[in-house]
Amino acid sequence: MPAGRALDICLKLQTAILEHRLAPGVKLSEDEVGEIYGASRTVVRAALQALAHSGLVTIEKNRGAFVAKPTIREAHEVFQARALIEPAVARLAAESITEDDLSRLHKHLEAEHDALHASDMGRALALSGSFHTEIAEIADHRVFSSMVRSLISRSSLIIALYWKRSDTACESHSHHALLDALKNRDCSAAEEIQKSHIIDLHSGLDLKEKQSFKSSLAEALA
Amino acid sequence: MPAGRALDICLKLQTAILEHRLAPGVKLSEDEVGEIYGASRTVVRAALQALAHSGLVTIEKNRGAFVAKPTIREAHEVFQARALIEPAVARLAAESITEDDLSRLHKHLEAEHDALHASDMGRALALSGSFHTEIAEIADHRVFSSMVRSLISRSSLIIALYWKRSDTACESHSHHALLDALKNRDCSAAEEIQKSHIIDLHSGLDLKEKQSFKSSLAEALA
DNA sequence: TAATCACTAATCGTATACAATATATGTTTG
DNA sequence: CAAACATATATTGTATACGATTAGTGATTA
Repeated sequence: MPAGRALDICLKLQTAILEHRLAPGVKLSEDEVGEIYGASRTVVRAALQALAHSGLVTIEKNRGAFVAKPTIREAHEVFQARALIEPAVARLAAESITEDDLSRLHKHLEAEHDALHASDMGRALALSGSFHTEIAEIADHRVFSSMVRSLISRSSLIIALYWKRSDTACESHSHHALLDALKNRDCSAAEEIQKSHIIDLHSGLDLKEKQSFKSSLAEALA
Repeated sequence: MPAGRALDICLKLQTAILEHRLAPGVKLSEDEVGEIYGASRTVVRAALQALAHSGLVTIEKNRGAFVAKPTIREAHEVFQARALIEPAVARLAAESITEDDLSRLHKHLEAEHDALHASDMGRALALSGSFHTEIAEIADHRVFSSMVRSLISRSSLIIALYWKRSDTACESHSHHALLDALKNRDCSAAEEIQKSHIIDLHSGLDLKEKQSFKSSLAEALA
């Protein structure tokens, strides 16, 4: 959404975060980022503020920008929101999907498969997320689309922090099942599949409250 | 969401827009805004970009910032999204509302009433909108809260452009009905009331496609 | 006369410089 | 020796200055 140059930096930082190459909590110094991309602090600041607005980055006054570190509570909230919105979006997509869209989704799943077999987990995860945003694009609903984009981005951070399953959630059968439903223009099936897919993802997180790092450290040294 | 000083400007511009003192399409020059609030362009830019992100302002490259002018399509989308999200939020609110919240909502409705009788339509409309955001706050769900805030803001612009009913939608019975449902902790009633309220608002808009200004002007001169 | 071109004014995009604030280190003092 | 303080460094917040783009105006020409 920002201007040309800031958008580039925005996108590069975003994909770096979405591919889990930038861990939650990492500091994003303005000077450092600026030097890396050959830009001035002015444009870097715009990019960081944009990312802050989409929830990928938190900015603390007089302290700087950091890759966001969603709390357990926020994790619940994000997946609650996804469970409400994405099924509705999947239904809309099923109503208006074209052959072109279908083949694009098919190729997308192949790319996801390839990344998995190349053991490029970062890319696989990012693709797994962007599958959901593609559904939203197909639904052709800008408002829902931007909501889903934001939720998916934050989900990536949540997964980086709280994912517990070993099967890395990838190569999920759900995406294929959803694609089938869309092929058949079966609105209700698409909605239902997406809903249980999201609930399944939510249940794949380890969201039990743990003692904070500080106290556990103090305990460890006692 | 931005820093301290930019946030002030943000809020002031926002309430000005929400009270319909700034019409859709009005230009927001950086120099001008900066001079009004005694701030530098740097901070004004940050404020404008934040508003752009929340959809109240559009920024055109090398042309500047303008109060957003939602299209008919966006109007439909915003109210579709509200019809999905706000009923769910109302249900959440009914589940966790406190006596304190109830009295605050009561006072809110009184203020709305007062503004109406003082013929302060701008303020009345803004209050009518913030009633919805208060519900979201009560639901105590940050993710839904920020979504609702953004949707309500844009709704204000949509109403400025497309509202057709003469009764100005104010003093709506629905808000009182919702408050009653919340008083009784009746989740299903709250959800249902909110849903029909939003559908009602949507139907109060005049969203028929009209010929563009240009062609109608050309026709007028022919 | 109508259209095109050049020029001027105004506004935005970006870089840089300075001021304010936080963090870390080293010193002092009870 | 511990704790509080003071100083130094580094990073962000803000202002200002310069370059680039656009819009508007008036002159020129077919």
